Amino acid sequence: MWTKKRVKAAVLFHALSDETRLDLLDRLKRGEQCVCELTEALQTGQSRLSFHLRVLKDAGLIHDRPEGRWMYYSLNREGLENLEDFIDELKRAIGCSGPSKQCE
Amino acid sequence: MWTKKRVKAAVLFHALSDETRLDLLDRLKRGEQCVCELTEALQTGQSRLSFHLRVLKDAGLIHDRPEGRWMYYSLNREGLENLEDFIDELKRAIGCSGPSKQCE
DNA sequence: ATGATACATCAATAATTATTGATCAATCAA
DNA sequence: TTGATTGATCAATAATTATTGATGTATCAT
Repeated sequence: MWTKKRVKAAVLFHALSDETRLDLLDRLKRGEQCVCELTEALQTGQSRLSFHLRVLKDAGLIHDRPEGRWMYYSLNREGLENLEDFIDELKRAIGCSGPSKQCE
Repeated sequence: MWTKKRVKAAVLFHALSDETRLDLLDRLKRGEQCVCELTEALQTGQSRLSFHLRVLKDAGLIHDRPEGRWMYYSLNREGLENLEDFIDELKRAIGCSGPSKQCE
């Protein structure tokens, strides 16, 4: 894994490294929702959620769609697929890296 | 995803959210290595790596095996499998959460 | 025993992230 | 137009993480 890919992976994982953000993703599994719905659901401040939604968006994990005065957020297929790639790479290494095992 | 699971996921993802730690995991894909080898490879301070190795270990992503005055680190199958579970759960949600789609 | 090596841990500091309470722009309803 | 609502963003602060250098504990070679 070269540097550039690693930077991207770190950003992705960082976005996933927070309980509030995992909670948000969980909610979005049910389909897109606006900030006000999420704020109501998580019972927390709006600016706090905006902050976390931005982190998720910057990482490519969610997508936003403005409509009127609402902003609807939803899971972003691409971001999640990216994530999957990173995991697969690690997974592939599991089989050959236990104690005293060598690969290639 | 309930709270307890989410906490664990956050810890796992946090461990993966740092370039140095991703670099370490990358090295360990080739098989177990001692701290001195990793320090030489990454060209950085020993206490710095000990810190990051501890984060990875606490997250269950790597395993350590003392031998003489060396400490050998290697990937931990379990931790990686845990990780996979979390990803799968997210992945499963991809198909039904795009804009204006609803699940269940 | 002495000295060197491998590594963990600690304390101090630096850097990064998160939270909170404004404020602002845009949209909409009356 | 006025006033209310949605949500982004900003500044200040708090909290968490990372880095560095120092110290301490084993282990090993001599």
